[in-house]
Amino acid sequence: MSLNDRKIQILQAIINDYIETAEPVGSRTIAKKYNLGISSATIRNEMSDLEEMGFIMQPHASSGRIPSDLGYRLYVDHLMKKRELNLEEQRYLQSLISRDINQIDYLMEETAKAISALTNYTTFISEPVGQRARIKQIRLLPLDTASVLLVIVTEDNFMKNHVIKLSSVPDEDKIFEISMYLNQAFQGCALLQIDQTVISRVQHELGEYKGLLVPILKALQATMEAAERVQVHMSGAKNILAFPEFSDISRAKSLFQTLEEKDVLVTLLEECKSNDLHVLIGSENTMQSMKDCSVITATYKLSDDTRGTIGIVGPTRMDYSQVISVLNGMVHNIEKVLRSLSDNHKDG
Amino acid sequence: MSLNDRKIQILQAIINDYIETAEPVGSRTIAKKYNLGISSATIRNEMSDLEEMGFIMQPHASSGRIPSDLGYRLYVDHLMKKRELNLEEQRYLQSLISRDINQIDYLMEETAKAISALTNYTTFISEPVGQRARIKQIRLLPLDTASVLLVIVTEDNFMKNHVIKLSSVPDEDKIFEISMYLNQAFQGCALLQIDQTVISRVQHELGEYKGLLVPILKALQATMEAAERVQVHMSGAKNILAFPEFSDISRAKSLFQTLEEKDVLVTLLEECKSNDLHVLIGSENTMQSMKDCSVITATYKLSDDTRGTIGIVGPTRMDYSQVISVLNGMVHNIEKVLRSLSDNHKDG
DNA sequence: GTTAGCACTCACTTAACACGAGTGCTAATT
DNA sequence: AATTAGCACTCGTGTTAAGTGAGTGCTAAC
Repeated sequence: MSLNDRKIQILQAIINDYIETAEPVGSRTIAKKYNLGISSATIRNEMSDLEEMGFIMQPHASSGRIPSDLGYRLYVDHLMKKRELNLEEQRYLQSLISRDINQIDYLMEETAKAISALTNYTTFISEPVGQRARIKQIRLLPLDTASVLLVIVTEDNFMKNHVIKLSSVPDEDKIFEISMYLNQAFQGCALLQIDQTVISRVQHELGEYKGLLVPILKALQATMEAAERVQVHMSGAKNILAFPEFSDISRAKSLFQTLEEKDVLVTLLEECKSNDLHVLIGSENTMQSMKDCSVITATYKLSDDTRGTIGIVGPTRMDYSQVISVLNGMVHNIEKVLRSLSDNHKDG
Repeated sequence: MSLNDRKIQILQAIINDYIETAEPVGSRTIAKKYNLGISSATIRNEMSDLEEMGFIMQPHASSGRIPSDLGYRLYVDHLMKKRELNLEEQRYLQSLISRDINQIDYLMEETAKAISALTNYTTFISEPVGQRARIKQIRLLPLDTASVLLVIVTEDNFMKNHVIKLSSVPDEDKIFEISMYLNQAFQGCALLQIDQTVISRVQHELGEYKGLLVPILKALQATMEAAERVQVHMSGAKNILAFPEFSDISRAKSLFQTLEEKDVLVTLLEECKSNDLHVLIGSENTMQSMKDCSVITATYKLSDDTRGTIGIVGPTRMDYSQVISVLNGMVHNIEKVLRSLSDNHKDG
């Protein structure tokens, strides 16, 4: 029994129909709707074979067939036609580029919104982060009579400010001097590298202003942690409720629960970060509550090192073709916006 | 027909029972469960009166009664006992304080999470923002050979960094000079005040480095906008699905839709900002999709001017008493954490 | 190898019916 | 005059039974 051309045509018909209608597909439907030039009885025989091979299944005896995860996998890997974006979709993407978005979190929000609006699936997206958070510059500025401003810039241009309150603020020259010293001491350091040796050296050199050291180290730590903490934005969670496969509230609820936990999303996105495009179908998901969902992720790159991921979650009966084309378009898009952003100014 | 003591007792019983069970409450239930010393028949008579007065209603003839919005209003304003936090709740709040949270957005996330976990309602919270975004300080720092760093601090200590790329970077002294000049020119300005007069003056004075001016103005604008854009965090949306009043998927969906739009939430929270505590019951909500929800908001203050709001959404059959006590506790809590945060350092 | 025909399965719908919680009214009781 | 017991009535809910239809698998004919 081999997966001949006709079987593939039938499988394709089943998948297309099921993606569209969410109803099990019967042999007669295929015979009528898709002109394969064979009768429903023949189709029935082929379907029986396809079931035996594991590509389709029956939700219950005497019902039509639905694709199995394996069926979808075959579809995604070999059968699916790559779709081009249609006009409306292109317009949508365009409108996002042309708008003057100058903050990363805002860009992320809007991107997620656009994708979920376009696909009707739930979308999440992680902000671009670099792998190594190293300190590029440290600056100390006098702010007012009781506080100085500490500015930390990491190598991937992630920035952070901290106001440090002091009982007495040194004069400007002195601050400049300390600033220079700090810069030299910490430049190129990753957080892990700031060990006791460095600290005690700084402690010694900065003995005169040791009131400064504690808040500075604290600020440094907070900055490095923040630089490494991945921000995730989600949009279109409501779409889940529109799919008949989640008309069972308890299912919908458990999926929601999972999607609401940022850690889970971060882990999921991080795992897929190495691939440009990643499709996880149904049981391929490790998360229990996502066993009947599919997840498609695409990674965008700002540089080799700095990247983020967009993910889409929907029922396994998902319009893979559309989603992938939208994701590809959006990755292109977001890379463009981010590049223009980082040319002008970069925000922490 | 007056709202005598007995009627109030009965109303209270109905509300308590309905909050707990979500089932219409009948006269026999009250007679059995609450020892009011009167028979079910008497209760029936009183209930008939209460219905005429508009405090309760029947979902359909020959069913028990449920509280009307008016009934809840009376309950919230006059009948409800202020509850104290129980041990578990106090422990929860404590654990939040004691952890070392040093970033506002993280604090917000965690706060929202804690409240939704504690109450089982959907929670959202807006970050603290000052009313007036005025510029306190502007600084320009040399960053590397092709870029300078612009630091803007607003009066409520909101900060923003911007990298400005230049074809040629002036020497340090010159940058310092420009920095000082900018500081003087823009200090105390609100965005609206930066009109053509100021710009042309700066344009004139900075003629030599006019390549700087455009990005600076752009950065200024972005900063002021960001300072005024309110960030909202939400948690526990999944809880909505647990309430029988939203077992109708389409209802749940339309509520989700509303809650997902940050603008709506921001508007809602902003409207309640002047009150310490605000309760909107059912039809008192302007938003159509929230007509059978109640919203309770509490405002926390960092200073007179800088405040944010926590909001809880649930069915009108909400445990008002619990929610209000949790909110009060949390406001206290968050104010404490924020104050300690702003003493050490403040993040944009 | 393909197809027509047919018996069979099974989810889904509808109607009928009984059940029970709850009400409103009336008459008896306190 | 207020309260309560009693009773008829309403109406949502749950159950059962029958009917419907989409779909299958098998067999025999083409």
